[in-house]
Amino acid sequence: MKQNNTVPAFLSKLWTLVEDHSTNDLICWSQDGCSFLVREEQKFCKEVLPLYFKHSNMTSFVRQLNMYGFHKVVHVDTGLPRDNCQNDCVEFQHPNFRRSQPHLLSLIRRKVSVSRGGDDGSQLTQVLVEVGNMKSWQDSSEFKLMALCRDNESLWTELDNLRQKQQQQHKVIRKVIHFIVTTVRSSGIKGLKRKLPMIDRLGVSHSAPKYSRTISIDSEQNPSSLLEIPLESSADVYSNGMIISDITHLLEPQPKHSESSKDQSSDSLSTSLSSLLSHTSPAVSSVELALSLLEDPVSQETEEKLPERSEVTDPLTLIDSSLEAINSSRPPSPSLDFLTELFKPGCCATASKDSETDTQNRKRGAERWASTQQHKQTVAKINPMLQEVVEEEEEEEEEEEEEVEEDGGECTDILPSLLQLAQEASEFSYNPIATLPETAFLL
Amino acid sequence: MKQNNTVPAFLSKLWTLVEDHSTNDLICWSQDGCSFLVREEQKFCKEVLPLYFKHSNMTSFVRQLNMYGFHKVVHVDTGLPRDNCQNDCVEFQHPNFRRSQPHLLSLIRRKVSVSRGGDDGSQLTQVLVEVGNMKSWQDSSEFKLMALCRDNESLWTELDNLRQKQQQQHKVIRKVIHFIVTTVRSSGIKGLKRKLPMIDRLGVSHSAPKYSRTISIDSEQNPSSLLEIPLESSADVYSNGMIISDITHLLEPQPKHSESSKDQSSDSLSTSLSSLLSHTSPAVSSVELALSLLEDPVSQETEEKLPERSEVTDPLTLIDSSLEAINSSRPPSPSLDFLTELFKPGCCATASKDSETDTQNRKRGAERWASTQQHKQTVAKINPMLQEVVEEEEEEEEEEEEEVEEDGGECTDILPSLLQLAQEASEFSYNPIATLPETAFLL
Amino acid sequence: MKQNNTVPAFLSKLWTLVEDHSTNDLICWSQDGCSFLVREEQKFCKEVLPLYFKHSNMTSFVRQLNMYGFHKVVHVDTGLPRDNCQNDCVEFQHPNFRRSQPHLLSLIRRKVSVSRGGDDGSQLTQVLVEVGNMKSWQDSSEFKLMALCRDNESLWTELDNLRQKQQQQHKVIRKVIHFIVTTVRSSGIKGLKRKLPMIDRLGVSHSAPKYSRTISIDSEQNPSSLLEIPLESSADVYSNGMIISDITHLLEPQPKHSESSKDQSSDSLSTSLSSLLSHTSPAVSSVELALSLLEDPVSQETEEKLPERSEVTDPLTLIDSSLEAINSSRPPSPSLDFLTELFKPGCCATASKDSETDTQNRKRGAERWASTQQHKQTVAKINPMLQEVVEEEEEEEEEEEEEVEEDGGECTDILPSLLQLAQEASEFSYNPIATLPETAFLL
DNA sequence: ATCGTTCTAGAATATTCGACA
DNA sequence: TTGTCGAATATTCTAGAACGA
Repeated sequence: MKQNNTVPAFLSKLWTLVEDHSTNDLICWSQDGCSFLVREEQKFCKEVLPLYFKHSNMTSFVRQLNMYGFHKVVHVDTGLPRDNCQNDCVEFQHPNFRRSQPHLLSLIRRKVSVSRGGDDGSQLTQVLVEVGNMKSWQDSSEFKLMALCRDNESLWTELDNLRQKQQQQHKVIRKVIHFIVTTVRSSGIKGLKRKLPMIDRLGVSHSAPKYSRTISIDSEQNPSSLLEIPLESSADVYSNGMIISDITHLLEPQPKHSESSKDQSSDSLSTSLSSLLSHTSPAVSSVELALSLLEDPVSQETEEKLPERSEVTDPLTLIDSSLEAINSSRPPSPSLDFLTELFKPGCCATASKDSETDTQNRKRGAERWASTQQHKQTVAKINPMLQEVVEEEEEEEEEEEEEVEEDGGECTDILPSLLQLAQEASEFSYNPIATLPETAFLL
Repeated sequence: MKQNNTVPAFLSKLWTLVEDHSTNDLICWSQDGCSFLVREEQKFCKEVLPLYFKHSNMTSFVRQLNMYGFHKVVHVDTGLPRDNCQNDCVEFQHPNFRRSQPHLLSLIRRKVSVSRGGDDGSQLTQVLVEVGNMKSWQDSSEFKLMALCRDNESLWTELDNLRQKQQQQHKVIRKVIHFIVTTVRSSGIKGLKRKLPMIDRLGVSHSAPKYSRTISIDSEQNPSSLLEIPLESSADVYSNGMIISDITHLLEPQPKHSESSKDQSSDSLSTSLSSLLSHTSPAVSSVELALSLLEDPVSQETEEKLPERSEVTDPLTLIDSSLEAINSSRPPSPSLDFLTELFKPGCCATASKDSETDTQNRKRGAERWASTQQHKQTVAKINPMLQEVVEEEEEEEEEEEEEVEEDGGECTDILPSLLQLAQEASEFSYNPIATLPETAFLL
Repeated sequence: MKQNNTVPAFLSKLWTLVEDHSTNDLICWSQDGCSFLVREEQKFCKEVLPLYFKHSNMTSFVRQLNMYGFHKVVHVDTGLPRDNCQNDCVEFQHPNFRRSQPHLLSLIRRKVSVSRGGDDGSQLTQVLVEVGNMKSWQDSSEFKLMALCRDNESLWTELDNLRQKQQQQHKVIRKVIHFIVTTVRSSGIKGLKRKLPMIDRLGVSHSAPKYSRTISIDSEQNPSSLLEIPLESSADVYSNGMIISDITHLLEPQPKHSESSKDQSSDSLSTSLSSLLSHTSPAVSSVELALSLLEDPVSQETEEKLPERSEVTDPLTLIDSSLEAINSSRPPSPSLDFLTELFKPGCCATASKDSETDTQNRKRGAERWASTQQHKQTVAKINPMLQEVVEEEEEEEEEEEEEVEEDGGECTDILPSLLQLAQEASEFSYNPIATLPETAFLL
């Protein structure tokens, strides 16, 4: 309305002044073009200002700058001895005063004195102004909070999408492995009789005709053997209890202490591998090595007992069962003690608020925890059904094994590797249920 | 509202002072980085303080520290003889003054004495105090909001990284399956003639020599049969349009209703499996069971028509096509337009700044959206080419199939499983496009 | 009471200053002794002021004068051209600041801001109500913020879980591929003699008995051949340094510049595939097509040298090594610089805030980056050990190859494809370590 | 009426001194 | 004795206000 399209004279003059290359030694753009510098204030006042204004006072120039919302850029060395470079150099800035962007000048508004009502106590007016400012800030924050909540909800959605896709992949991989197991088991009978035994050299089944027996023996002899780890890991499925804490401290690298522990576990891994390599026959094949590499340091730390039946458990059972084993739900915020102080002084909020917030948080955490538990129960409700199916299949597998062995026992030497491969596929699992953000209710 | 996130000069200088390695012998961080030490007080006052402040008095320095809430750290050996290490060593600490965490500086507030006014309305003083407290709280909240926004942006980045890697895996799995298909198809001709028929026991091709016919018959008889589902899902590829909404409601478990539906789907799955098991021949192998498990409840909901040619469609075609089909890229923050206004009042400041901020926000969003769109176009530009190649290959596959059948029909019994395996691999896809957070503009 | 009998320092200094005859050319009494004059303002500020005060600014000096009730004496020729005597001459006056009458100095009182003081009741109640409302709003927001923080922490946890599972999958896939390599290599000797050579039609080993040699020849002849790309990519493993920047620009679709390059690479891919298809025999199998599809445009951009030994490198080595190669750690939010302005001035703030905030943000990012780097170092510390093991295995692989070749050279034609398959599996990798949210400290 | 110039004042931080527990 | 704080002054940047064009 009032400001149609004319840029105030001061701004026009200022722009010309700063742009003028002939006075770049006295006033010029800063390096990034977001502010301008005045060097040699005295000379500038006497020589440049009169060319554009009716005065030669820096104070008047600055007053206008402030009137239009410019701000002085303070340097770190403010107030220091005179001999530094900041000597006689002032810098002013305005967000809409940029080099090469004169079109922004029309956005710069001159301030007008509101001349507050002045009727009542100035103090009260002041308070009212501040309260008004804070209210608008509240609106802004409210909006930002909402945006954040929506964003988090999207994040949860995306995360769940990824999870679902990963689970699809999991299934496909499982099928691939199972297909390989079955195919090789079948084809090997005819074509791999004399070749395959050469592959197995890790001591698993050199001469033993039945791999299952070999594995069990091995695990008994060496509780920490590489072959046993996957089985131990899969055994977690039989303990339906919460193993979250175990998982978290295993998975989450602690900022300070876990570094060493992680290295240790890695060291132990490499050590055992090295020792294995050193005392095995020189003709050890790469297959077993690769498979043994699959043993996960994480799984190594689990101390669960190995069920007897797992030695002949179908790989699918292991995979499915581990679905529940590794669950990502984590007790919220364990080591954030000192951080709570941020809210405390924080500033100053009233004591009542603190305690109240605290109580609410705890309540909140409890709810989340409860929902996680429900989540887990749901998983437990689905898994048994799958397991039933798998167990039936399992029996069939055994039947098939018998058939195979009847057909030709020597070809089973490849099966240990294959079964182990499948077992190790069970080391990764999913959280099939989408956890929705706890901030959804804020929307 | 002041709300300027400027860190007072004293804090900036103090941080610089402590960080400066050249003065580490006089002032430096403590070992844990939670406080700072001043050794040789005299030398520090005379040599260091004047470099940053307009005085060289320790008391003034300490006064400022106290003014900003710093506290002296008292040592156990305080008051002991001069010859210990604490000799001339003072230590100050503030919870938000930590090494490597300069962002916390903005949370340090200078104390303001509200004592002026003396005896006037006690309520007014109270109000002033409370307003001051709220302002500090606002600063703190503002800071936290910013941190959350940055955090969300990092989350989006990480999520996208995971997505990209998963896509890589997807490709590799695809290749593996395809390789298996081709290899078995080829090798089976020679080596698996008499063995493979024993594997197939799901009733698919007990006596039928050509799997393709068996499958087509099955799907005709039962449109919702398990075998057909993957094909239906893959049919999405022929509709290149955006099916985001369809996908989302399929993939995203609804917070309330999906629990039951999920259970139902699981139930139906297990039920159909059980029925399958019950009426099939007892010699059904685990291979078909595993493959049938691959059918996804999600895909079951798609109602697309099954193309006639899909029964012999190359798996790669399905996989590739679905890559583009399910695209979760979300139009970034569609409702952010009116939101930008929130920043306007944001702070209450002059109108000029607000408009500028608004402009920047829109600009930001536009750029973001543009890059996303470009990205999408790139993807769309790549996929068709792949598809062409794949289609050529597809034809060859058919030729090869004929060859195989001519060579020896009995060995093709394994192909149905393999093809299905590949088809089911196409059931999962990716969001190759990175969705950026809608809260980015809050930064 | 409080002001017992001491004259403020400013008045004392001012008196001394004016009286001092050595500075009479810059500051002196007026002719009638009722005011004082400052000539050559610039020189006065630089040479005299610092001798008495902690600054050298005329504005500060004037501010003090005004604070003590001094007033500027305006001259009749104010605003006239520069050539009159008033040039650079300012005059101030105070009724109690007279030459030869220092005893009057104690009568000069410094002004104190008495702005606040008016107390009333009507509006005060309103203010109190509003303040109370805002406090409750603060509680609400505080709670929401906390919830968001917890939510983000959960998101990070879930993200890390997904990451870990993906890594598990990666390992499993690796094993599957390796198993296929080994199995086919072994079984092919017996069962695939006459069939497999038909599969290979990509020109890799039509008549060459040893695949390794064939590959090396091929890569030499055509540096950008499809077969060579994975090897180049895998070469990254030998440079244990940081290649994040290389990787990120490869994996992350750049919004602007990389679009074209990506398209180009894709074009070249489809082009080479098409040319391959056009000039190869019509009986080209789908195996090579699938495998060649695996070559990733991303990997094509790497310009690393191909180590000599990589032509026979074991696929596991390549896969393991790439675990570290492609790492998602990205320098956080590179282009968010200008966004920080949104919060900054919010309006109204000082210009200094801008630069400071900017600095803080960058520093902040640096911290996060630093932690990521530490993270990376941990990974780098673990990988070499794995590599050692793999290298040993590698040698064995070669031995085995020799055996195989001795056994039957013609069946090795499938190995190039398999090896390539494994190599391409190395194209995806993980961030095995969980990155924790930067908002954790808010909890 | 808005803008420009000038003088003065406000507001926040900075420095110094002294009191208090 | 000492760590902290109140209070007064000092410095700096910005704003109010009067007046003229």
